Amino acid sequence: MHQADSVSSFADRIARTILPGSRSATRIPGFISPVSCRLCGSEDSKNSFMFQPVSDSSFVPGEHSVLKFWTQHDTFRRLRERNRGGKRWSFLDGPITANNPMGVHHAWGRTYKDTYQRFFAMTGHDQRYQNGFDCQGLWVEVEVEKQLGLGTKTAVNEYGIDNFVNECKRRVLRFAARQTEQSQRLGYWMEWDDPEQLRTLAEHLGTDEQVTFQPPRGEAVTAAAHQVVEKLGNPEWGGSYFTFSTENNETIWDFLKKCFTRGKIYQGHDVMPWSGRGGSAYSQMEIAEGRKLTTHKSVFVRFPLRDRDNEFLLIWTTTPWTLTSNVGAAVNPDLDYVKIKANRDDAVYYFAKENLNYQRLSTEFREGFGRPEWKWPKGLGKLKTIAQIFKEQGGFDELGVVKGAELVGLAYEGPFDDLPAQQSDGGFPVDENNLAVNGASWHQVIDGGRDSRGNAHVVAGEGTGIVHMAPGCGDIDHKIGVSVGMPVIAPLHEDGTYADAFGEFSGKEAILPETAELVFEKLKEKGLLVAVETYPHIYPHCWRTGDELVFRLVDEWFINMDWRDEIKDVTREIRWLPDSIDGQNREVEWLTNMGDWMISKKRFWGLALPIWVDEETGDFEVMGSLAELKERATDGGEGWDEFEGHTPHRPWIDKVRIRNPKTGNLMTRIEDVGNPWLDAGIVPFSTMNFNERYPTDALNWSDWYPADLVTECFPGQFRNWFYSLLSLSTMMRYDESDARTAEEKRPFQTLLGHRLVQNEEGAAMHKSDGTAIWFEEAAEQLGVDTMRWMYLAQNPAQDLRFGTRHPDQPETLHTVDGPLELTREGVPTCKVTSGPADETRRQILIPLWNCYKFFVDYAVADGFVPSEELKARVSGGDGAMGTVPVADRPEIDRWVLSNLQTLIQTAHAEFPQYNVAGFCEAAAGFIDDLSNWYIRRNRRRFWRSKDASDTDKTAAYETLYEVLVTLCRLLAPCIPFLTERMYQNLVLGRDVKADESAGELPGSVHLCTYPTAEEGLLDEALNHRMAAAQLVVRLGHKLREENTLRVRQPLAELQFASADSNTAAAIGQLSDVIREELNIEQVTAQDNLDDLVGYSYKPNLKTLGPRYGKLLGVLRQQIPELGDDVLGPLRRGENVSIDVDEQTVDLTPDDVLVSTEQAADWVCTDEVGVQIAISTVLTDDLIRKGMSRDFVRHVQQLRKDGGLHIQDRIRIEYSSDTNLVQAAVEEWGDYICGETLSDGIESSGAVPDGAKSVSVGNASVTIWIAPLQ
RNA sequence: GGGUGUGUAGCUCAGCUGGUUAGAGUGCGGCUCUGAUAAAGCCGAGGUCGGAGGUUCGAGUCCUCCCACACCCA
Repeated sequence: MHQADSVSSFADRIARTILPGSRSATRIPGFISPVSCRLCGSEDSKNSFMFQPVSDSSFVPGEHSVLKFWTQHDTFRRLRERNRGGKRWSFLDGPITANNPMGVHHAWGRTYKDTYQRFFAMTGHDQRYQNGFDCQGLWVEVEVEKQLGLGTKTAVNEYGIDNFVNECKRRVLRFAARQTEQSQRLGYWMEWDDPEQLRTLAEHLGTDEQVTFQPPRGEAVTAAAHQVVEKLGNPEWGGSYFTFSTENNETIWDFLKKCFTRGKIYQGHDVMPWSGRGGSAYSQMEIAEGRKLTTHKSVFVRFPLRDRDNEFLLIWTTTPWTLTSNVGAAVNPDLDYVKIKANRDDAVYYFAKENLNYQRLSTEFREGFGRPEWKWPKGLGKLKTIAQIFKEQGGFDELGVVKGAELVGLAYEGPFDDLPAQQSDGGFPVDENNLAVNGASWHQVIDGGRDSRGNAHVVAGEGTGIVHMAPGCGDIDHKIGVSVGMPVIAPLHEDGTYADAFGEFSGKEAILPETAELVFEKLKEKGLLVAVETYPHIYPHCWRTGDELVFRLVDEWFINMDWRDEIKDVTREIRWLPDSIDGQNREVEWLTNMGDWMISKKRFWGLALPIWVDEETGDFEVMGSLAELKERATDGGEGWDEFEGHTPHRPWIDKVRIRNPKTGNLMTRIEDVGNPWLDAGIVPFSTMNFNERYPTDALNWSDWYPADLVTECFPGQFRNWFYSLLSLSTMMRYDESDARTAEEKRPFQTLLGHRLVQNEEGAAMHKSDGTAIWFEEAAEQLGVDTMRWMYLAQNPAQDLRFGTRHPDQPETLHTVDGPLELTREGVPTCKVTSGPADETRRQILIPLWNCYKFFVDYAVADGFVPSEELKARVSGGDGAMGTVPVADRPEIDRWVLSNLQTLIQTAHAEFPQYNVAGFCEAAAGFIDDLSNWYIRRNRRRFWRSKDASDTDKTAAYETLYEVLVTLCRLLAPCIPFLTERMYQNLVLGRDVKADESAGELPGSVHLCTYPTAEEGLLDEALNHRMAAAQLVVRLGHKLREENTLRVRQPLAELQFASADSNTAAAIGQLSDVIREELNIEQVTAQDNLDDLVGYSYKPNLKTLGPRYGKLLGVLRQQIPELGDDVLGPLRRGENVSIDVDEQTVDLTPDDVLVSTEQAADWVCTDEVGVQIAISTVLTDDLIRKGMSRDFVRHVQQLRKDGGLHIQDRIRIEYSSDTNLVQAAVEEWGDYICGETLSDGIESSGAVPDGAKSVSVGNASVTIWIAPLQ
């Protein structure tokens, strides 16, 4: 080794620094002896500083320590105080449903939220840090019903709505507490309420006991629990906002009042999926849960055409009970309808031609219904075609074909026109606006029409192409029916039984099979039944009772959304990220196509819609605030006193009545509760003191509106939260003059969406089958920093394949509060594995930790102490760059510092663009360069013996120190735990468990400012030079590999050339690096490598194609054949003309691509304009030198295998009958001994048992070692 | 049924306005290097670029049709 003279061997160095008694006690500037310092107990801060020794990384226990550290040192509060009054950055949290514990799918978005908040905190921004909990709505009710064993609406009423609503509040508070704790474990810094206090409030709800509550800000309050709960999150108290708060509900009232004032609120009807037993309407979400494969008796029925003798429409339905309410029949006018005559009774039928021989459900018969468990029911045969049915009944003749259009307008007789409901003018129940018609008189064929996108509603296929329409029993039927003026016949009571006007059917339950049988019986009596069959299909069921759902006409309340264009304008003022999902267009498209907003829900727990109705006239009014309600209730109304002191929820609010100024009647609140998206959509106003019901010095709305950022999981939210935010804000900011711009109405400026978390195979994770990973399972097994990096580095436009839960492998979690085998909900905690997490740890966290450990290990051994100035500087304050001026540091130091500045610039470019993934990618690259290039290449600088004048060594320490601490600050928003541990030791010399004061330096990495790039340290040219050297090294390794020249074998020479003089110079300057990395004696620059290599040429199609077109085929073949004699001038920048196919082709240097081929004794390669050649000639000198390196390597392996400590000394013996080995040992013995901490090396014939035979060069050698005492 | 998007190596994904032998990471096989590292470096195998037509000197890329999947809407 050419360096052996200037650098003492590694082993010698270690022996001297670590072995007791071998350390020099001499004080050297910048290096102190920690031992002597401990002994003297110096008060001098300079002397008392020392790094704590670093052991293994122990990420998860380390995170626990950091959590305690933050609590103990009140770090978050200090951060907020430091930034108070600074420039603002406004984040608006989308409320998380406080109904279940958090899973890893929630943690993705929360990691973004925390990371961006931390970045903007480190850049000095004042923030609100308010988390939100979504509290009201069906899902809470559902879980509470399960918990209380209440299956039906009646059961809830019996239990008591007040008790039920209190139970809902309790559940929300408990899960808010739970999610708070989980979020804290994630490192999510928010102004949290104390979880135990939330639980205490939950326990006391529904009692009159006084509870004392200490909010995050301000004085403690003592009051009844529900009076505290309704004010949670208010501007004076701080803490998370809860959408059940009175402020939130009241601000929605404000919104609805504005809608009402603009005439946008109306009552309408909707046909909803309904559970008779449950007594309530079902949402789409619930229906999706309850879909099941079932069979129904479906029926073919004939409707006699009026004024035609013995002619019928053939219709088909799977819900016979709806035939009682038939009003119309729809056809597709463009479709062909066949006309057949049945031989049995000469009846003529019309139905879609295509259906005559249509094999209904033939695919499902073979393949099932789309899920593995949905196979064709056993014992059920294939369905018959309609032709088959008629053949079985005596045969038929085809009479011809008519267009659907010819059927439109034909009148027919309904199957149940004898029922009073059919004869009721205005339909049933009577619609005052439609008194001229009744069901029996209306029956006629209509055009089924098309949906909003132009598709026909009626198609041939499963049915008959003629659709029986019962606008009181079906969603589409209702829409179409209303549009053509059909009377509506709604047969069912809330409990799913027929109303009185249905004759024999009255009181019968619609879904019972007996009811269907009764229908068939009646049809048979009337001669209308054609056929009955068993028909399998997917049908919605009540997921609670398992009963089939029916469709039922219900009254609902709507917002007319005819102001959608205003919302679209606001949408266009917002930046939607990530770009690739085109969120703005998605939202605009949704806004274009959405219908009116149905805001009512027939439930118990939720926003009390502030609509009061005069039952007699149908007049209604909307109250815009509790104050307005109080005024009206106390001025002629009633019930205020009963209500006062309660939250504006059912049942309490229902007591309040107001008087209709027009009629003098008392008006009653509608029983419905509100759509929960209203709750979440109002928060830009309700949580920020928009109505100034709290002092503005606590929170001033206009300071924080609009938010700079919202970020949520986007699938679904374009029509949920994003939609409600935009709509509510647009309306809230509307004024009569409409003077505000769309920009002034936007609730947030940027939206960052991200996709879903999936399991490792890319499948959805479900709570029901145990594949959903609870947050703490992942946190305590994978580590939170690891998870955070996974989330942050992921492309938000793609699903994150997180990992896999193994429900069959219970796992004890070691949490900050001790071992855990069950979650708080009593679910066993299970093993979680994650390839991506392992990869993140292996590639990012462990290398980072080892860089840190490397530094500290040697700094401790060497007694290196950073100066106060340097510590102040790297922690973000004023201070000097260390004792060695940067200009005096070696090029590689300046290179790593320069790269660091580039990384800082990347951070400042990416964070404000909300592209943290871009920063993570750059940071990962930097960590790799730091570990595998900077530290690896510089190890020996840290090993060198102490020497006061060794500025090169001091430069190494100071450089690595600066890089590590700066890197901590850069990464702190992303991996707050690991960076805190590193920072505490590097800057403050303390363990996170220790309790020393931080002095004047920031006491936490999170109290540091975010680094800013220093132009003076940035050297683009140097970055370029190092990149060139790395390229040559890579090419060199490639040549060695391709030619089986192992790296331990030194080679004589590498020659390089580059057309670019800068690159050539760069490589020349870094030839030492290249020599060492490639183990090559000499690196020589050349103008060209023409003597060593041959050249081959290929046409550049990109430049020649446009010029020579069809000639390209010939050029492609001929140019390589011309060779260097003809084309050589191109390499020197000259032009060449050639004749091809009797055409002259002018070639410029750009028109060809040149590559190299190798000559004898040299191997060569090239890439991006750099050529290198390596001499392959091995002299005996080189071979002996290579052998010595092999020798060292084998001895080191023996030391390791023998379990020797680094400082143990040994003696080496070997046996070989090859003279070359003897010669090599003689020549390089000192080197071998120095490298292996050996006192001697001897040849011996007495080979001990088990001695290892190894290859040294081409020779076989047996080597054994003996430790010395 | 309609809309949008996706389809490239075993897996996850890049491939800009068309250009030569289609790349990266990971996994696999091999070699090298190794006393901070759980690493690192290099080489290799692995592709009918979903299918079929078309435009072009030239198509993963542009056009048409079809297929599969995902999401949204109905």
